Amino acid sequence: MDPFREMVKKLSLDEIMPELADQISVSENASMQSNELDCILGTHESQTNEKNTRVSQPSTSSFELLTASASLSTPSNCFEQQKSPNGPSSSLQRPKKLIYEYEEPCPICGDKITGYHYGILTCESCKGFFKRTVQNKKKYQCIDLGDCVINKIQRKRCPSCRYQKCMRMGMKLEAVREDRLRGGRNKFGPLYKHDRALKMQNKTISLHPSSSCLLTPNQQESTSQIWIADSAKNFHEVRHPKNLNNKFFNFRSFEENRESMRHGEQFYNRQNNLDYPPPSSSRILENRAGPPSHNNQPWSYNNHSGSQEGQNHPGLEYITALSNQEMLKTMIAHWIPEETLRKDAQAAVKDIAMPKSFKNKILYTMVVWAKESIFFNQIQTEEQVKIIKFQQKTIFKMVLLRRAWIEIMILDHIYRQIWFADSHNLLLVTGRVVPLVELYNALDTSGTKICEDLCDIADRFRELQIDRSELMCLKFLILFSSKEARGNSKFMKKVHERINSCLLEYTQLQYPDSSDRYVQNLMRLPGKQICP
DNA sequence: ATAGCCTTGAGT
DNA sequence: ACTCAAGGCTAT
Ligand SMILES: [Zn+2]
Ligand SMILES: [Zn+2]
Repeated sequence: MDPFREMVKKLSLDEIMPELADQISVSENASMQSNELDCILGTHESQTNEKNTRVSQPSTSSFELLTASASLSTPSNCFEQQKSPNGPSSSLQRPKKLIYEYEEPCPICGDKITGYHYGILTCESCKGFFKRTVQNKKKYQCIDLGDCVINKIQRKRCPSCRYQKCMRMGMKLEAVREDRLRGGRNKFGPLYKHDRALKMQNKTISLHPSSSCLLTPNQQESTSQIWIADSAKNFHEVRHPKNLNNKFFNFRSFEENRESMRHGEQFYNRQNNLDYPPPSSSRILENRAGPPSHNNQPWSYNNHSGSQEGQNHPGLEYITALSNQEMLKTMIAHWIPEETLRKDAQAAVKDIAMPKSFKNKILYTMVVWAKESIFFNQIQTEEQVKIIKFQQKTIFKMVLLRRAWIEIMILDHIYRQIWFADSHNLLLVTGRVVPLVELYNALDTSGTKICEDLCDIADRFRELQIDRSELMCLKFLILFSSKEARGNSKFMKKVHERINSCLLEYTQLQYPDSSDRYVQNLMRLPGKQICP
């Protein structure tokens, strides 16, 4: 039984599975409820939090923490006083009235806000841009990946991405008048008033240090964007005046790309023991051999969540983490090409029952990771977000993940062994540390063989001491290296290019002494599928 | 095509 | 009468 199929079944998505399983290319005739799909791979971030609980996930807080801290780092300057309303009457009476102009930057481009325009506070240029676009029904096409940086300097460069950002930030099409009537008020008047009141309240509250700051809806939506844009601005303009990646990335810096790819990493790593455990963990494993303690990086590992049911048998647990026929086949075909597939190995693993809850958990976290990843959200994201297109896109995502999850899991396994285990012990995805000897005793010969093979693979990476950023890049490379992904036009090629450049630049920056580290990384990946 | 400035006019 | 967001105009 295919775990992926079970996963989907559990989420009551059976009706789409026939297409999912058979579809080599992106499905052409999709007809199902898109809201169901949303709960796994939806593009609407807002829905994930509530629906995730269906798969019994205790903590979804990492993203919230991210956005929360990001919002605190937004520029909170006070009382800048400039710009008098240019009436002839406002000469010098009423210094009180002009105290606060809009202090925040335009959420689209960062320019100075001139008031509410089409639903939100924007600058004058974005107002005009939105008006022109909607009035003239313009259709843009991004020449890159659809995630161009929009700021004051480059907002002219990609109208497509600018318009998308306008919509993302909440500009309203209905506020552009069909009849071009001038003046007067529209139905958004009350909204503006309410928002203004909210902002005012915030301001007065934030003057008192004790009280917490409420965010207006507009700010909440935009925090992550601002956060990304801010870091990008700093890195790009201060550290990378002439960035190598310009021609690939449309003036995205490496750091920015990496930050983009990191979406979803926190949750995923934590759930799969690729990261330090949550602070709430009470279960600490004492008897494990000392992990490589990196003072500069928070990777020290402590065991947690070993309380899953039905996992007291080390062999079973090991197989749980790495088992089923498909995985075996993939592993042997891609990672150990010189080996021939052993039928008895397949059979041995096949008969072992897997604790379903645990298997689902792995898949679930991986789905979340993929869903949050930046590239997935850009697949075929063009102007017309037709429902059919959306469904195709969603199916395509799942096809990609279906092809790649086994290898990604193997890579994660390898990473765990490198950093959190030694040559005599294995760290399983459950967080349990098992001595190899014990494992070999619990497994039959074929299982032992598999285990040994995996250890050999891990050793290849161990020499490199591959770090977490590299791991992330490699996982993305695998994810987008399947036959299906490669076949999907130049877009996928660009994604591939971007990931490669990201890895290259990272290795050069982080390991300037080993000039071929980039190649060393790629060489350790399985098969010819990765390299172009 | 862009963006700064100008003109309108319903709601208050 | 005043406000201020909507559309219009026009140099770049
Ligand atoms: Zn703007
Ligand atoms: Zn673009």
